[in-house]
Parts: sequence; C-alpha cells; structure tokens
Amino acid sequence: MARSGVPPSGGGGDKAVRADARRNRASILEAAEAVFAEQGASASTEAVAAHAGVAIGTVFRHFPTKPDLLQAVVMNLLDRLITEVDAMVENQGAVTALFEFCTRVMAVSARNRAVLARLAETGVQVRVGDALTRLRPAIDVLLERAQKAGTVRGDLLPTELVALLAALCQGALTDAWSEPFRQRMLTLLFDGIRPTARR
Amino acid sequence: MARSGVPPSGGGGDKAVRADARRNRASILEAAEAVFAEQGASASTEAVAAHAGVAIGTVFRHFPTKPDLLQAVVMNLLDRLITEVDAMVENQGAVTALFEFCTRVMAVSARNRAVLARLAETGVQVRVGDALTRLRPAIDVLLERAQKAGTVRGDLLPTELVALLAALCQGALTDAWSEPFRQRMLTLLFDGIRPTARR
DNA sequence: TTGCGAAAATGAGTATGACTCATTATTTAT
DNA sequence: ATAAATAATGAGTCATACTCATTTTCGCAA
Repeated sequence: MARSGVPPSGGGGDKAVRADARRNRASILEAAEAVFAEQGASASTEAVAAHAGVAIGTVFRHFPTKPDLLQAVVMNLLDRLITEVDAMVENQGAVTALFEFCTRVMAVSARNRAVLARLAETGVQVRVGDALTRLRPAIDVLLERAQKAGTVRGDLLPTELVALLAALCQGALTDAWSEPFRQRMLTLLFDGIRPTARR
Repeated sequence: MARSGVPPSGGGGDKAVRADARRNRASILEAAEAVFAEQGASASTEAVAAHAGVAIGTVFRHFPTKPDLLQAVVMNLLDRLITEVDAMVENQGAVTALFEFCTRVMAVSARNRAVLARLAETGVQVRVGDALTRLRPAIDVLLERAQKAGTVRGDLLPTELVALLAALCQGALTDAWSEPFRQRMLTLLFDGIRPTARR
C-alpha cells in the first residue's frame, strides 16, 4: 500500500514543495479531523473543503480519494499519539516499567476514542498495530530490560507483545472499555507474561 | 440499536410473513455475501439485486439502508459460526476443555476472514464480542468447570474472558494471524489465566 | 522589481450509486 | 373465485465522489 497524500515526489525528504501546498495540506487535515469528529466519516468532502477554506479540487489534489483522506487523518492522529507516548518514555527515562508503559499506551489511545471510533464506524482502517510498530525501539528496550530483570518471561518476542497490546487497544477502542477494565485486562495479560506467578 | 431487516412485526416469532418475502430475503442475503466477498463492501446494491434476481426496490424493502444490509450479512455469517461452535461443544460433551474451546472459536472465525475482513475494510462493524455473547451459556459452563478443576483462576469473570477472547479474535481477523501464531497468543493468554504458573 | 515557467488552486461539470414511490403483481384467507 | 393485504417492480430523484480546462500563485533569476 502506498503512503497516501503528497502526489509529487515519492522519495523521502524531497524539497520543492510549494509553501501554499504545505499550508493547504495542513488546513485540510485539520479541517477533516474536526468535520469527521463532528459529523462522522460520511461527511462530504465539500464540507471539509469549505471548513478548510479551499476549493474541492484542492482537497482531491492532496488526497486523490476519500479513503485516502480518511486514512491520512487517522495516520496523523495516531502519529501524534505515538509521539506523545514516546515523549513520556523519554522523560521517565530508565524508570518506566513495561506495565506502566502499556497502561499509558492504552490510556492515550482510549482518550481519542471519540474520533477514532467515529472513523472506524464508517470504514476506516484504524490499525493500532501499524502505529505501535513505530514504538518498536522503545518497546524493544523496555522488554529486554524487563526480561533481564526477570519480571517477564524470556521467550516473549517483541512482535508478540505488540500484537497483544494492539489487540487490547483495539478492543478498548471498539468496545469502550472503562479505565478500571483496561487495567484489569492488562493485569490478566501480565500474569500470563510473568515467568513466576504469585497470587 | 434495532435489529435490522424485516420491517413488519417487531416482536419475536410473528407469523404472516409471505412466502415470497422470506424467499427473497434469503436470496438477497446469499447474493450479498457472495457479491461483497468478491467485490468488497463498496459493491453497488444494484449488483446485489441483479445477483439475487430481484429488483432494487425489493432489496431496499428488506434492508432500508446499505449499512443495514451489510450488518445483516455479518450477523448472518457470525450466527452460522456461533452455531457451528455450539454444535462442537455439544458433541464433545463434558470433555471439551476451555483452551480447546477458545482455539476453536478463533479457528472458526479466522476461517471466514476473507469475507469478514473485506466487509470490515469498508466500514462494517464486525463485532465479534456481540456474537460471542450468544455463546455465553457454553462459556459460563466451561469456565465454571475449569475453575472448579483449578485450571483457571477463580476470580476470572465470564465477561472478562469474553472480552479477551473477542479482542484476540478481532486481532486475528484484522492482522491475519497464522494458525501457530493464534495458538501462541492463546498460550500467552492462558498462562496469565492460570492460578499457578509452571514453566 | 519584474518576468516567466512550473506548480497549485479553482469550481462547474460528469458519473455513479443510494434511496423513493406510484404502479403492478402475488399471496393468502374467506 | 374474489378481495384485501402484502410484496415486487423499476424509472426517476438526489447527493456526492471525482475530473479537467482554465486561472492563479509561487519561487526564482536577471
């Protein structure tokens, strides 16, 4: 699947993107998030264009199809969440434990449930897993540290942890898990991850 | 949310549903499943009508909106899966263990991934959790039996088990987990569910 | 500053597909 | 057989995703 948006220049950090183009792209994304959050993903592209203060053709120049636009909105949102979590990990430094980390990931994604659910409702792929992949560096470190400390079973692969965490986040999103319930689910997950059960 | 389809008679098992209506409803559902599986959920209602050999108005009589139709297709499919699993449990009698049961639920839902994913892709709510709720009787029995036997922690509520299992099924569907990976995920889940860890 | 080529924006127009409804056909009960 | 009720029909309406010829804006160099 090709990364949507930005028709010109396929590569990484090509220059020569006109200022107005960048500005409009940003406005459109912002407008789209607001409009979709309010009216659901079935809101018309015209509405988005109007809200962003551009003509409809401009929207389609940046995001050739409506799914592309929706996808971009989700990506943008998840990116921000990821950044937020990443910052938290940085700030906490070596102290942040794996459990704490998972708790935060779930909390952060659950906080934006309104928008995300609204989008998912009307057919957007909200792939938490894909987003989590961008946290892999942090996850790798935390997991290895936990395994060295003996608080997590040694045969657990990062991929597996990501899959489980993604599944729980997804569940929390679609089924609107409450904060205590999320905590409980994590506890259950971790008691299965621990090498020695104490109960 | 009201059960979609069947506009006349809201109650349980009212009679007085004309034979042709029942026949057409079935054809439409069957046709819809085939068409959506092949072309994705964005296939036109006209295509479904054509495939079912009815006029487009008939489709809309039975399923007032397109989401209604999609939802009905999913319900129908999940219902069949549930029935299948239920039958398995019956046949195995008291021998079927909880782990075995979960394995089967996941296998059965994964088998229909093609259709379900195709639908989910274009915005249908595939709520595995809702479907699982219909298995509650079986689940309650299996869980209690397991708890009495001491193979599962005593404080685990049926609701929690359903949530976890649903989350895993959902993950298996959206991320196309392989058979061994599904097994591994269940193992991890169960080691967290066990009262005494042995490893 | 001004001129120019390239990139971007515009928005009326097109195509498609969801949904309606007046009319016609079928079913069921008497 | 007949009538009343229910269902099926499908041409037409309307909303909206998407196109493209034209106009505007940008960025750069002389």
